[in-house]
Amino acid sequence: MEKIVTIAKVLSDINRIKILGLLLRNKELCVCEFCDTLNLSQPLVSRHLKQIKASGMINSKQEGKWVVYSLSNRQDSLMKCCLSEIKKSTHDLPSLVSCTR
Amino acid sequence: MEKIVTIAKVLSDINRIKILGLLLRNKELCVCEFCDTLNLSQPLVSRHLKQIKASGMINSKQEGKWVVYSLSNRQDSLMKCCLSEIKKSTHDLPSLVSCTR
DNA sequence: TAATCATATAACGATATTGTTATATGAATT
DNA sequence: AATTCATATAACAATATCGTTATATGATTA
Repeated sequence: MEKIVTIAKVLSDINRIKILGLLLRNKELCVCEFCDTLNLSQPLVSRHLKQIKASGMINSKQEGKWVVYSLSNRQDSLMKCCLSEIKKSTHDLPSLVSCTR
Repeated sequence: MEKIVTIAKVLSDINRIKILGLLLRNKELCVCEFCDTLNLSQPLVSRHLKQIKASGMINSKQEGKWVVYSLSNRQDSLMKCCLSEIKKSTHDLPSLVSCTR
């Protein structure tokens, strides 16, 4: 049951949902792309990403100056279901503001 | 996206998960049965039930002195998925302490 | 190596949530 | 009608979370 709580806590914030929604549309994104696209401050995005990552839903890798985030590839059934639900609403998201990466 | 946040907030507390788990095992339960089975105070259970009900996941009806709660019958895909996930863990729950209803 | 760029962390106030204790409400029972 | 039983609400302290501002880290560039 704790696993459900963990996933639910991640999904209980609209900005984290938006971040996951962006990752469903664009496989790989760096921090500044989340900031610019969603109009959120950099420290806020960094913390949200850290929280999502702690749940195992996303990965990150260093790429030069940038840190690139992507959805985790090992997804259990609950995560799959939640992501497919988020996917239904990705049209609500602003179009990507990409960086010079 | 707000709907996902609403459901996620309900599922972000372990006691609410347990309440939903009990309702998956036993179709109808009154407040005192949640209290006695889960060892939670009556006001706490009342408030959790109110929060869950506000999300549309459960119903309630008066039955004499008791208020009986049950899972909502119109369940969307996200709710179905979450409930089936909770169902997987119902074996963790204590066995029902039923009242004299 | 100094400056710059991208990201992470720390510290803070504001707000939300949890669990408790005390009390109110409302139905059944005596 | 008074009491009892089941539930709901109010008020409170403790804790958690969100978003901000300031600063630190770490990689690249000049």
